[in-house]
Amino acid sequence: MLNQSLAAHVSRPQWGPWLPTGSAGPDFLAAHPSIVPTDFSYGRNETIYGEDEPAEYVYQVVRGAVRSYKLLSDGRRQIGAFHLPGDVFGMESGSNHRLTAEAIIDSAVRMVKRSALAAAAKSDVNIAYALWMMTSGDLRHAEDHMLLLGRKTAAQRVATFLLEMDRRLSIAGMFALPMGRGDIADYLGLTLETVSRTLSQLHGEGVLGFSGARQITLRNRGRLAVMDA
Amino acid sequence: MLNQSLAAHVSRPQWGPWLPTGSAGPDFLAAHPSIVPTDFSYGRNETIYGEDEPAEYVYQVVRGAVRSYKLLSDGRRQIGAFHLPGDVFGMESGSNHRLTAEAIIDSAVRMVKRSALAAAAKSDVNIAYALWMMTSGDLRHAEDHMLLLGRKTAAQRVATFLLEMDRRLSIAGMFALPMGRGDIADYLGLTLETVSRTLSQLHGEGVLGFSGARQITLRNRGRLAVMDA
DNA sequence: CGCGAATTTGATCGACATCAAGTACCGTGG
DNA sequence: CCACGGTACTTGATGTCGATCAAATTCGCG
Repeated sequence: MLNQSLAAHVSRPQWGPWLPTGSAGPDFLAAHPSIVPTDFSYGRNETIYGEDEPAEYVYQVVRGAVRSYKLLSDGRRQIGAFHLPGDVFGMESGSNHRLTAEAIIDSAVRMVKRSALAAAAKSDVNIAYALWMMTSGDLRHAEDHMLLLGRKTAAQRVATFLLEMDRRLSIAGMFALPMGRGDIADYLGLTLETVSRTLSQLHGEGVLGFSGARQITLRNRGRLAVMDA
Repeated sequence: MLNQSLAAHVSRPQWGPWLPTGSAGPDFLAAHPSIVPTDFSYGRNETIYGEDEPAEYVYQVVRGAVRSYKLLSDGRRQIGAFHLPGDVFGMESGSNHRLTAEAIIDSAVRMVKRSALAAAAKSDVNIAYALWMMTSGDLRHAEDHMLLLGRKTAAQRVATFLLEMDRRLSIAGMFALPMGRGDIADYLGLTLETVSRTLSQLHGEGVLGFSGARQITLRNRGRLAVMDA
């Protein structure tokens, strides 16, 4: 599993002060004896579940990348989150999914029945607490993203995105984006042209380097952090 | 407590199929014998807690209205939610608040120590589950609001806002907004002028009626619902 | 190498922001 | 009850950032 040494972030299971560390962890979805995970694979752009569908399973990304989004009736799309290896997604407290999830690239997931997790949560306070912590992590991300979508400029949005991806998937100071410009745009509430222009400008300023459109090296994180503020 | 008969919504404690109805409820913050609530009042525009402050208490609005927001360094503000009577706010899973909370008008709250709630959650699976459900309700609202902020037009944002306020605080088909145009703008990611113009246009089209700038009667909810889609 | 898709870049447009007055609302005090 | 003053709201004129429309160019896979 990737990135276990990075700072905790959205939907990566997190364990607070109350809970004995190690009682559960990255293998959260198999943390309880009654919960038996299943592995499954999805191809590029394949739908994992649709908005408003019954939430039968909860998922953890094993390999690849997933986008969760909502659509307006005319096709405008808002991606709420990208799910990367280790992240749990599709965990609803209600009976239906509230967003659509699709594999961005060929991806492998581990899934458990939501009903099994629900039953475990009912009897095991540690599981219930863990579910709360994960949902709370997702809420934190959504709160930050509301500020971005409501009030940040295009340049600030892109800077925030680059810092988020750097934190979540950089290895040896560089990272390969699994998603295209269109997905980035729909995550940031911009158009793909604006994302492309902004990245080009940052490249021109020497803030980042490209090795192909999706392989990025940040050369000036401080500059991005200042822009973002 | 107001609006108990309305459809459940954000941060109003909700009880799913697992939990015996009535084991807790609107008086959530006193649901456990070890939890002793305190009542307190705040004047108009008074700060209840600041972003990044230690989260000592969890609050429930008894009377009045509260806004929760984040700021950028240059003062741009994004209001993430309005809290109305019955709503719980300030419940963090971490140790610090992630938004600032202020009374919009003179307001009364009931508060309990977060540590007491945490302790109760640790030993009582129903409390732990209830915390998860409330956080999950907040997440649902945030997911909807990301779509609004990232992709809806100004007219759609205002329509969504009107329908939300109608659902949450209308009595006899009308409602009195506790917040001003500036707060609405910072909730919807617009300027107060755009909010005002959009409301004026809807008024001109007969979709809504005013009795003073903040007393609103919706005359065509269907039209608003269509706009919103 | 070649081809379709993804990305970049350019030109123009438009929705909403900004700047700037007016007007209405409402709590206060006479 | 009414006059007053300050704040909130509305309305108008203009500006601008990012969207849209439209080609190039590059990428990456077979």
